[in-house]
Amino acid sequence: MESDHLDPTEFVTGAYMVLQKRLDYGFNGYQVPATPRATRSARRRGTVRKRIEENQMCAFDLLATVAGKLLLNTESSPSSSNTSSEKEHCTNDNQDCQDGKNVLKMEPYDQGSYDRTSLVSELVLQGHDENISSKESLLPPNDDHSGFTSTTTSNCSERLGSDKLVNGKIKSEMGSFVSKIEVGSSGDCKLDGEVKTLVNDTGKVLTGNDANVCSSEDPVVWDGEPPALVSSDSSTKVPFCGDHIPQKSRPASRDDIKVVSRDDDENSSGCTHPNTSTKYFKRVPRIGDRRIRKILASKYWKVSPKLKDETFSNPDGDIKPIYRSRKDLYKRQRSQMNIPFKKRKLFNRGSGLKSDGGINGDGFFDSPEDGIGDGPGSCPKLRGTGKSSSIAGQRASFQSRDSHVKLRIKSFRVPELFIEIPETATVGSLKRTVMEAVTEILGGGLHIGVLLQGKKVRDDNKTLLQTGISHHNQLDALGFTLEPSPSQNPPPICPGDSPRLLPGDPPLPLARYTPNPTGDRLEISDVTPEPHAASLGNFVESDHDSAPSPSNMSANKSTTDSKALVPVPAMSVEALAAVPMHRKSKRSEIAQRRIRRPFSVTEVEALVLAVEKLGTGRWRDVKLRAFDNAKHRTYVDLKDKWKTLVHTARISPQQRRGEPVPQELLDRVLSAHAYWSQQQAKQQLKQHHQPDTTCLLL
DNA sequence: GTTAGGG
DNA sequence: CCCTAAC
Repeated sequence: MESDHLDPTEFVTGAYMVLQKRLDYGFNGYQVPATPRATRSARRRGTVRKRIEENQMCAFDLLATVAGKLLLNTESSPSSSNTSSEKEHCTNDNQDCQDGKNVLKMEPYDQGSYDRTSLVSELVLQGHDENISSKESLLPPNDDHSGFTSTTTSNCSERLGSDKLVNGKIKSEMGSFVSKIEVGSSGDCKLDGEVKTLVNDTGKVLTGNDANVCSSEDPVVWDGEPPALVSSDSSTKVPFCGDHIPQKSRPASRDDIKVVSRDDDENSSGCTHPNTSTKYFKRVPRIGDRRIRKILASKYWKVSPKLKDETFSNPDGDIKPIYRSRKDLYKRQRSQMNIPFKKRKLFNRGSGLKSDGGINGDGFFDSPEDGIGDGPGSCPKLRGTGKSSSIAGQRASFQSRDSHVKLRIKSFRVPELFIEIPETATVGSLKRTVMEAVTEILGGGLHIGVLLQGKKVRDDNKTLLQTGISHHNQLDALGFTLEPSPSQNPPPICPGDSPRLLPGDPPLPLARYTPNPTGDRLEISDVTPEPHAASLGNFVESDHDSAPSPSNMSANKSTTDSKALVPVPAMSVEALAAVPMHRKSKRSEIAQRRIRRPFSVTEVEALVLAVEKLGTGRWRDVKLRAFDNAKHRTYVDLKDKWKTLVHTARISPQQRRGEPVPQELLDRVLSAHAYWSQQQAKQQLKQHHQPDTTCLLL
């Protein structure tokens, strides 16, 4: 099942960026491919750099760049799975290493063989806001850190300092992310983040206008955290709010394109606007981040398989694990990522908090598409390039040859999101549910769609110039969208809920989150199990379909956008055809872990009472007697609770956690336990002796 | 389907 | 709480 995800043959090439999503609880075990690691490392530094030929950048490249950017933003920390080799690397390093189990190894980018699939080849430490950065910079600003600037292998030490950042960044980002999502019946969800893409030939630095960036338009949404900046500039500092990472300078090379992602730490919010919902965000992000981490790892793996090989001298070391038996993987996962694992599961349960009785969650939030206010990339802003004065904004007079296009992606539109949750669920659970849904979408395979003048740009092979995306053009018309991968994430169909689905429509990017009434399952159904080819065919045919739901249409602007979306470029199609992806998600089959519901004192009392009466071997009876109405308490739960109660009663009060249970009850527990244990022993003795005696007698 | 016990 | 063996 999940092992499918590990299939090495599942390469995604070209713009067909598949963000592998790890939905399967219980099996998070994607091995982190070498490439992913490198990528992650890069992310940590906050900058990713890619070398490409100027003006030769084709739509595909652009897509790849953007996709990479997106990933950077979402990724929070290193994936949990690591290979032994990595560990060795980190041995000396304490937390950093642990935290980022996987250390990235950066290899010099091979110019000669530029591989599109190699989304991220080099990492560059991102510049930060001088004002802010100074306080927390771990490294001397501008100092050339081999780790940061060079493409050499990074080790744990390099990451010192960046880890923190990463975490912080993620948190805030995730928070923003969540807040931004709109839940509507047919709407699209927009992932608002600003992605600045600067492609410029000068090789100069593009400053992400820090202050601007931080306080950028959507303070609330992003917390002043624009995701990324792509610039050709190599050594410039990009000031960012809350950026702790010291900037790295490196030799500027005009051919390089950098993707700089801003890292903000939790405090960064202060930089921009007070975040009222900080509290919430802080919590969620943690989980989300871990999940994403994994997801990203797999994504990268898919994206740049080649890179992987090149990067690692001993691919086997890293790769082998991938072929391990599922069992092994599973175990590894469990042991290594125990906590995250659990958390993930918990989170997936959309409605953890439904009232006891209210199991039927009839009410659900239908996610209406939200009209997306501003089209993605609607406002490409050009940051003055500090150094590259030559390029004065978009209007640079340069000819296409050396011209770079500077893009600023303010937001991505996220495919339709469906959420169903019981009315009794708490707002918190709703948030988590939405978060999960979004995460699923993001992780489940995305395509970046490019819209120009409301039209989707299909040909990935065309250069930007040919396409009309040039620095002197109106970049306002340029938009990006996140699109689910047709084959991979077949949109679940919600019976009746999604009127918008028209027959013949291609699979909508619809993810439906339905915390089951039974409450324990979150399910994203795959409607289209068909082979890739089929999906693609379908997909290709309907350009507009992948477009967000009709409801979107209502929104003037969005309408065009949606229609224009082109999920999978022709090229991608070919690639896919060549290398079909085998992954069929089976997540629907996977049950979610039930939410934890601590026993209340009242419940404990009831349990004790029942056990006192019935004994410890009749849990079903106990259940019927004392917890018949508590649907969520199974007899196994009661048995387990009794077990823990006994344990609790035996340990010192200081060691007890959770809601304190009255000592009186605990005493009763012990006595009852002792009593029934004795009874049980007697019974056994009887049984043992009786047969003997009977035998003997006979 | 229940129990019991390890995880 | 989950998972499984054993019944």
